[in-house]
Amino acid sequence: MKATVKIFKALSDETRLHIYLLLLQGGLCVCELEAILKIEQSRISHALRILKEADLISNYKTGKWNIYSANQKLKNNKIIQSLEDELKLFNQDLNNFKKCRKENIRKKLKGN
Amino acid sequence: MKATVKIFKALSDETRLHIYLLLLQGGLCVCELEAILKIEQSRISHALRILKEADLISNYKTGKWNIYSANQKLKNNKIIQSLEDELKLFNQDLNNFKKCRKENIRKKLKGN
DNA sequence: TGTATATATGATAATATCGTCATATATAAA
DNA sequence: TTTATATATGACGATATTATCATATATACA
Repeated sequence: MKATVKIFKALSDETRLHIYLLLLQGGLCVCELEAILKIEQSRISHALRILKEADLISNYKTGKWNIYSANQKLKNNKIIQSLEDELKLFNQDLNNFKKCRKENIRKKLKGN
Repeated sequence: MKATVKIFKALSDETRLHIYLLLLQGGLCVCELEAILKIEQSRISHALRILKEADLISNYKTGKWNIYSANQKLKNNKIIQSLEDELKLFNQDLNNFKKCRKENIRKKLKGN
Protein backbone atom coordinates (compact mmCIF):
# COMPACT_ATOMS: atom_id res chain seq x y z
CA MET A 1 0.00 0.00 0.00
CA LYS A 2 2.86 2.38 0.74
CA ALA A 3 4.06 2.01 -2.85
CA THR A 4 0.60 2.95 -4.09
CA VAL A 5 0.44 5.97 -1.81
CA LYS A 6 3.85 7.01 -3.13
CA ILE A 7 2.62 6.94 -6.71
CA PHE A 8 -0.60 8.76 -5.85
CA LYS A 9 1.31 11.42 -3.92
CA ALA A 10 3.75 12.00 -6.75
CA LEU A 11 0.90 12.37 -9.24
CA SER A 12 -1.41 14.38 -6.99
CA ASP A 13 -0.11 17.68 -8.27
CA GLU A 14 -1.25 19.12 -11.58
CA THR A 15 2.23 20.16 -12.70
CA ARG A 16 3.72 16.77 -11.96
CA LEU A 17 0.88 14.78 -13.50
CA HIS A 18 1.14 17.01 -16.56
CA ILE A 19 4.86 16.36 -16.86
CA TYR A 20 4.53 12.66 -16.22
CA LEU A 21 1.85 12.24 -18.88
CA LEU A 22 4.16 13.97 -21.33
CA LEU A 23 7.11 11.80 -20.38
CA LEU A 24 5.00 8.70 -20.97
CA GLN A 25 5.08 9.76 -24.64
CA GLY A 26 8.85 9.83 -24.81
CA GLY A 27 11.99 11.53 -23.60
CA LEU A 28 12.07 15.28 -23.13
CA CYS A 29 14.66 17.67 -21.74
CA VAL A 30 13.80 20.41 -19.26
CA CYS A 31 13.78 23.16 -21.85
CA GLU A 32 11.36 21.21 -24.01
CA LEU A 33 9.05 20.79 -21.02
CA GLU A 34 9.39 24.53 -20.49
CA ALA A 35 8.38 25.16 -24.09
CA ILE A 36 5.41 22.83 -23.87
CA LEU A 37 4.09 23.78 -20.46
CA LYS A 38 5.10 27.44 -20.41
CA ILE A 39 6.07 27.33 -16.78
CA GLU A 40 9.22 28.38 -15.01
CA GLN A 41 12.34 26.26 -15.29
CA SER A 42 13.07 25.80 -11.60
CA ARG A 43 9.49 24.74 -11.02
CA ILE A 44 9.91 22.03 -13.63
CA SER A 45 13.22 20.93 -12.14
CA HIS A 46 11.66 20.64 -8.70
CA ALA A 47 8.73 18.67 -10.08
CA LEU A 48 11.09 16.33 -11.91
CA ARG A 49 13.04 15.70 -8.74
CA ILE A 50 9.90 14.59 -6.92
CA LEU A 51 8.83 12.33 -9.80
CA LYS A 52 12.31 10.84 -9.83
CA GLU A 53 12.35 10.25 -6.08
CA ALA A 54 9.07 8.39 -6.54
CA ASP A 55 10.81 6.21 -9.15
CA LEU A 56 8.38 7.27 -11.83
CA ILE A 57 11.00 8.73 -14.17
CA SER A 58 14.67 8.46 -15.07
CA ASN A 59 17.11 10.68 -16.90
CA TYR A 60 20.39 10.73 -18.76
CA LYS A 61 22.62 13.57 -19.82
CA THR A 62 23.59 14.37 -23.37
CA GLY A 63 25.52 17.53 -24.19
CA LYS A 64 24.09 20.23 -22.02
CA TRP A 65 20.69 18.57 -21.87
CA ASN A 66 19.16 16.33 -19.32
CA ILE A 67 16.66 13.99 -20.92
CA TYR A 68 13.88 12.63 -18.74
CA SER A 69 11.45 9.84 -19.51
CA ALA A 70 8.94 7.61 -17.77
CA ASN A 71 10.36 4.45 -16.24
CA GLN A 72 9.58 1.45 -18.39
CA LYS A 73 9.45 -0.94 -15.46
CA LEU A 74 6.10 0.59 -14.51
CA LYS A 75 4.48 -0.40 -17.80
CA ASN A 76 2.88 -3.31 -15.96
CA ASN A 77 1.61 -1.22 -13.09
CA LYS A 78 -2.19 -1.02 -13.28
CA ILE A 79 -2.34 2.50 -11.92
CA ILE A 80 0.07 3.72 -14.54
CA GLN A 81 -1.78 1.82 -17.24
CA SER A 82 -5.00 3.49 -16.14
CA LEU A 83 -3.49 6.83 -17.13
CA GLU A 84 -3.77 5.90 -20.78
CA ASP A 85 -7.36 7.13 -20.66
CA GLU A 86 -6.07 10.41 -19.38
CA LEU A 87 -3.84 10.82 -22.38
CA LYS A 88 -6.81 10.87 -24.71
CA LEU A 89 -7.95 14.09 -23.08
CA PHE A 90 -4.63 15.59 -23.70
CA ASN A 91 -4.76 16.80 -27.26
CA GLN A 92 -3.53 20.34 -26.68
CA ASP A 93 -0.41 19.08 -25.03
CA LEU A 94 0.17 16.38 -27.58
CA ASN A 95 0.01 18.99 -30.31
CA ASN A 96 2.61 21.06 -28.51
CA PHE A 97 4.63 17.92 -28.02
CA LYS A 98 4.60 17.06 -31.72
CA LYS A 99 5.32 20.64 -32.68
CA CYS A 100 8.23 20.58 -30.26
CA ARG A 101 9.49 17.37 -31.79
CA LYS A 102 9.14 18.77 -35.30
CA GLU A 103 10.90 22.02 -34.49
CA ASN A 104 13.61 20.11 -32.70
CA ILE A 105 14.59 22.77 -30.23
CA ARG A 106 17.63 20.88 -29.09
CA LYS A 107 19.19 20.38 -32.52
CA LYS A 108 18.38 23.94 -33.51
CA LEU A 109 20.33 25.19 -30.51
CA LYS A 110 23.14 22.78 -31.22
CA GLY A 111 25.40 21.50 -28.47
CA ASN A 112 24.82 17.75 -28.45
CA MET B 1 -6.88 16.11 -15.66
CA LYS B 2 -8.15 18.04 -12.66
CA ALA B 3 -10.51 15.19 -11.86
CA THR B 4 -7.60 12.78 -11.92
CA VAL B 5 -5.51 15.00 -9.67
CA LYS B 6 -8.47 15.17 -7.30
CA ILE B 7 -8.65 11.38 -7.07
CA PHE B 8 -4.88 11.04 -6.66
CA LYS B 9 -4.84 13.71 -3.96
CA ALA B 10 -7.66 12.06 -2.05
CA LEU B 11 -5.93 8.69 -2.17
CA SER B 12 -2.41 9.97 -1.54
CA ASP B 13 -2.70 9.51 2.19
CA GLU B 14 -2.31 6.12 3.83
CA THR B 15 -5.29 6.51 6.16
CA ARG B 16 -7.60 7.57 3.37
CA LEU B 17 -6.46 4.90 0.92
CA HIS B 18 -6.89 2.33 3.67
CA ILE B 19 -10.43 3.49 4.35
CA TYR B 20 -11.32 3.70 0.70
CA LEU B 21 -10.09 0.19 -0.02
CA LEU B 22 -12.27 -1.05 2.83
CA LEU B 23 -15.30 0.84 1.60
CA LEU B 24 -14.85 -0.72 -1.84
CA GLN B 25 -15.76 -3.99 -0.10
CA GLY B 26 -19.04 -2.67 1.23
CA GLY B 27 -20.71 -0.18 3.56
CA LEU B 28 -19.18 0.53 6.96
CA CYS B 29 -20.04 2.97 9.71
CA VAL B 30 -17.42 5.10 11.46
CA CYS B 31 -17.26 2.88 14.53
CA GLU B 32 -16.66 -0.18 12.38
CA LEU B 33 -13.81 1.62 10.66
CA GLU B 34 -12.51 2.50 14.11
CA ALA B 35 -12.63 -1.17 15.10
CA ILE B 36 -10.88 -2.29 11.94
CA LEU B 37 -8.23 0.38 11.71
CA LYS B 38 -7.70 1.06 15.40
CA ILE B 39 -7.33 4.76 14.89
CA GLU B 40 -9.06 7.70 16.51
CA GLN B 41 -12.63 8.53 15.59
CA SER B 42 -12.14 12.18 14.66
CA ARG B 43 -9.26 11.22 12.41
CA ILE B 44 -11.53 8.82 10.58
CA SER B 45 -14.26 11.43 10.30
CA HIS B 46 -11.83 13.95 8.85
CA ALA B 47 -10.55 11.38 6.37
CA LEU B 48 -14.10 10.49 5.35
CA ARG B 49 -14.92 14.13 4.74
CA ILE B 50 -12.02 14.48 2.33
CA LEU B 51 -12.94 11.29 0.48
CA LYS B 52 -16.50 12.53 0.24
CA GLU B 53 -15.45 15.95 -1.06
CA ALA B 54 -13.51 14.10 -3.75
CA ASP B 55 -16.73 12.27 -4.67
CA LEU B 56 -15.16 8.92 -3.94
CA ILE B 57 -17.66 7.90 -1.27
CA SER B 58 -21.24 8.50 -0.15
CA ASN B 59 -23.13 7.92 3.06
CA TYR B 60 -26.58 7.50 4.54
CA LYS B 61 -27.79 7.59 8.10
CA THR B 62 -29.56 4.76 9.86
CA GLY B 63 -30.30 4.95 13.57
CA LYS B 64 -27.33 6.56 15.17
CA TRP B 65 -24.96 5.28 12.52
CA ASN B 66 -23.61 6.88 9.42
CA ILE B 67 -22.89 4.27 6.80
CA TYR B 68 -20.25 5.09 4.20
CA SER B 69 -19.47 3.25 1.00
CA ALA B 70 -17.55 3.72 -2.23
CA ASN B 71 -19.45 5.46 -4.99
CA GLN B 72 -20.65 2.98 -7.57
CA LYS B 73 -20.44 5.47 -10.40
CA LEU B 74 -16.66 5.13 -10.28
CA LYS B 75 -16.75 1.40 -11.02
CA ASN B 76 -15.86 2.27 -14.62
CA ASN B 77 -12.99 4.56 -13.69
CA LYS B 78 -9.74 2.91 -14.71
CA ILE B 79 -7.80 4.34 -11.79
CA ILE B 80 -10.30 2.95 -9.34
CA GLN B 81 -10.32 -0.37 -11.14
CA SER B 82 -6.55 -0.51 -10.88
CA LEU B 83 -6.92 -0.62 -7.10
CA GLU B 84 -8.27 -4.15 -7.31
CA ASP B 85 -4.69 -5.39 -7.38
CA GLU B 86 -4.11 -3.48 -4.18
CA LEU B 87 -6.91 -5.35 -2.49
CA LYS B 88 -5.16 -8.65 -2.91
CA LEU B 89 -2.38 -7.40 -0.68
CA PHE B 90 -4.87 -6.57 1.96
CA ASN B 91 -5.54 -9.80 3.77
CA GLN B 92 -5.08 -8.55 7.31
CA ASP B 93 -7.66 -5.88 6.82
CA LEU B 94 -10.05 -8.16 5.06
CA ASN B 95 -9.86 -10.56 7.97
CA ASN B 96 -10.70 -7.76 10.36
CA PHE B 97 -13.48 -6.73 8.02
CA LYS B 98 -15.02 -10.19 8.00
CA LYS B 99 -14.64 -10.54 11.73
CA CYS B 100 -16.31 -7.18 12.09
CA ARG B 101 -19.16 -8.32 9.89
CA LYS B 102 -19.49 -11.59 11.81
CA GLU B 103 -19.53 -9.91 15.19
CA ASN B 104 -21.97 -7.36 13.89
CA ILE B 105 -20.99 -4.51 16.15
CA ARG B 106 -23.91 -2.40 15.15
CA LYS B 107 -26.63 -4.99 15.84
CA LYS B 108 -24.97 -5.99 19.10
CA LEU B 109 -25.17 -2.42 20.32
CA LYS B 110 -28.75 -2.13 19.10
CA GLY B 111 -30.18 1.24 18.14
CA ASN B 112 -31.16 0.77 14.52
C1' DT C 1 39.12 32.61 -21.48
C1' DG C 2 34.79 34.80 -21.37
C1' DT C 3 29.93 34.19 -22.41
C1' DA C 4 25.55 31.97 -23.14
C1' DT C 5 22.66 28.05 -22.37
C1' DA C 6 20.66 24.22 -19.65
C1' DT C 7 19.75 22.70 -15.42
C1' DA C 8 19.93 21.94 -10.30
C1' DT C 9 19.61 23.52 -5.83
C1' DG C 10 19.05 26.19 -1.55
C1' DA C 11 16.40 29.78 0.85
C1' DT C 12 12.22 31.70 1.76
C1' DA C 13 7.39 32.81 2.33
C1' DA C 14 2.73 31.51 1.64
C1' DT C 15 -0.28 28.02 2.07
C1' DA C 16 -1.99 23.34 2.84
C1' DT C 17 -2.17 19.10 5.31
C1' DC C 18 -2.39 16.04 9.31
C1' DG C 19 -3.35 14.50 13.82
C1' DT C 20 -5.24 15.65 18.22
C1' DC C 21 -8.08 17.67 21.54
C1' DA C 22 -12.23 19.62 23.02
C1' DT C 23 -16.75 20.18 22.06
C1' DA C 24 -21.23 20.12 19.62
C1' DT C 25 -25.12 17.49 17.83
C1' DA C 26 -28.16 13.73 17.05
C1' DT C 27 -30.11 9.50 18.29
C1' DA C 28 -31.49 6.00 21.31
C1' DA C 29 -31.64 3.85 25.87
C1' DA C 30 -32.49 3.84 30.82
C1' DT D 1 -35.25 13.59 31.41
C1' DT D 2 -30.78 12.01 32.11
C1' DT D 3 -27.24 9.32 30.11
C1' DA D 4 -24.55 6.91 26.71
C1' DT D 5 -23.25 6.21 22.02
C1' DA D 6 -22.05 7.67 17.27
C1' DT D 7 -20.39 11.10 14.71
C1' DA D 8 -19.03 15.80 13.03
C1' DT D 9 -16.63 19.87 13.49
C1' DG D 10 -13.66 23.76 14.89
C1' DA D 11 -9.23 25.18 16.80
C1' DC D 12 -4.60 24.44 17.15
C1' DG D 13 0.27 23.24 16.47
C1' DA D 14 3.46 20.63 13.89
C1' DT D 15 4.87 19.59 9.62
C1' DA D 16 4.76 19.40 4.56
C1' DT D 17 4.05 21.36 0.13
C1' DT D 18 4.41 24.81 -3.50
C1' DA D 19 6.07 28.52 -6.19
C1' DT D 20 9.50 31.87 -6.64
C1' DC D 21 13.86 33.99 -6.47
C1' DA D 22 18.68 33.94 -6.39
C1' DT D 23 22.52 31.46 -7.26
C1' DA D 24 25.59 27.54 -8.40
C1' DT D 25 27.29 24.22 -11.77
C1' DA D 26 28.20 22.13 -16.09
C1' DT D 27 28.64 22.27 -20.91
C1' DA D 28 29.55 24.21 -25.26
C1' DC D 29 30.65 27.99 -28.17
C1' DA D 30 33.02 32.34 -29.72
